[in-house]
Amino acid sequence: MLAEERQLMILKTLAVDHVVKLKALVSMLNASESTVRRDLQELEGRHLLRRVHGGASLLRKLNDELDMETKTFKNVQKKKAVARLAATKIKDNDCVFLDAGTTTLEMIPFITAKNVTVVTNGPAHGDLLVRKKIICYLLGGQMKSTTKAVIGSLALQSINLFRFDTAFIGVNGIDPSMGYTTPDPEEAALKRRAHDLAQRTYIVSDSSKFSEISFCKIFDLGEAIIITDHLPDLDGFKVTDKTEIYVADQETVDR
Amino acid sequence: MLAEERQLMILKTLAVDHVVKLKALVSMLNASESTVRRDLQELEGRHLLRRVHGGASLLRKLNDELDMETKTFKNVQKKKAVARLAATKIKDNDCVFLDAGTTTLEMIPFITAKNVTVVTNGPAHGDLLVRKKIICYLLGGQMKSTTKAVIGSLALQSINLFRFDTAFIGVNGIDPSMGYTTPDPEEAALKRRAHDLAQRTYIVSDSSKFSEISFCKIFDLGEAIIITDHLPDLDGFKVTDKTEIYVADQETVDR
DNA sequence: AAAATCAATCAAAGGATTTCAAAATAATTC
DNA sequence: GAATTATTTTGAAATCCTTTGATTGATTTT
Repeated sequence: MLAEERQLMILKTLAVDHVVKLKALVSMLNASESTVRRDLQELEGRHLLRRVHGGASLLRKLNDELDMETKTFKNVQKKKAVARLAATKIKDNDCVFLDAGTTTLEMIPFITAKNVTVVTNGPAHGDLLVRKKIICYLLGGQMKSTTKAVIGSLALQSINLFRFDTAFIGVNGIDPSMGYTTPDPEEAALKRRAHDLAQRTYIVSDSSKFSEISFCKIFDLGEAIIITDHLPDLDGFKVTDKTEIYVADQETVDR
Repeated sequence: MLAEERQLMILKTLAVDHVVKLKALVSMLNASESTVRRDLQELEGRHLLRRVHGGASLLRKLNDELDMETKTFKNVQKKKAVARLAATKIKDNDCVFLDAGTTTLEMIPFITAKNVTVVTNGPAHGDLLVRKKIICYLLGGQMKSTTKAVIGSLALQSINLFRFDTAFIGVNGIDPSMGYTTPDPEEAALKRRAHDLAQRTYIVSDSSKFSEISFCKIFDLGEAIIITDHLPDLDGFKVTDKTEIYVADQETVDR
């Protein structure tokens, strides 16, 4: 059987069942485990499915709750470690900008500083913040369906009313030559503006973003301080300028 | 069974029953207690459910918001009936303003019109709307801790950028002489502005608000159309002017 | 205080990667 | 057009990593 036939059958099976076990594919296709694995690898590379432990699953699930990001338990732990360290950078009486996104969301439970004022473009963030009795301003604008972030011209306009001691920004790619990048131009514009309005900018990001490059540039590497869970691999990632990097210790995260 | 299948089943069970016992999941999934615990742990980490002693429960924003007020079964039914009727007033291609509040929140699942654009000052509303793939603009401003509504000068300023076919507004008091009233002056100002910017204004309110008077006046009775679950008692409530009132039929609400 | 539930730990099973040699296919040469 | 060589694809084995279920002792609930 040709490789193409196999892969087509895999996709058809997935279209029907939404998930499929590796063993099932092996017996269905009369191919060796290795071959099927390689097929899955290739299809994942083409973004046609998602590999999971023991098999593969459709990217878009009927239940779209699960598909937002492939987040293993480990990843969640990492994010929490980063979030916890980032939260300690907020000092009493600070005015901070909190970018929308999961890592910045995780920061909120760890905020201990008093009399803090937060501006955010993430409605979920606002929700958590007011529960913690933290003064919170939400930016206005269009809600993006995928990331649930507020973006657009209205957001850009309303953020101008503020000045920040510190801005915490999430990104999708960190690269020495391309700087910080993210897929959506509107989001990039807002992040950039937040950075311009802040005295200090922290990039909060798990280490998987190193050497990734996304569509839109936000600003250069040296313009912000990185908070991450792991030092970047120095082979593919050469920090020539004096970019500051804080590394979170995952072991000490309890909550 | 793959981990993902298990977790999806857990979420589906929760969606139906709202709570689920650990033991029930163990026997349903044919997995060990440890495994189910780990699944719950992970799903909680991703903010997809809340773990409680003995099992897990749904973390619906709706649930949280509702239990502030008395949410007896009757009251919920009443609100849903009002919300359902109100939602039918939204027509294809409308631009509507949705006030923050529980009744307007309940409207969202009942919206069937196509190509609707919604502006709201309730972050929770925005969340639900984008899930329904409805275009949604969130007003900027300070988040009020009690009602989770966005208010203040920034909100007043950013709402001016819009014009509405229809505005749906919640109130705390409805009285023939005092008109519509609400406790917070900032919220009142925003509701008034929304009304001014709209061609038609509906007041969505359960019947308990009749003859109640709250601190701040929003506008006069005749300026809007009331949607409620029950006609006001005519002794204490004399509708002298030609105020329009729609009364919802609670019997026919199923969902 | 007793019963139930939970968190932490650990060994075993199952799954994933890597590596290497054997087939199969394609390309080249005579 | 056959023989030979190069390239790609495949399968099997060794090693590494993840997931799982059982057990323990600590917490919580009644």
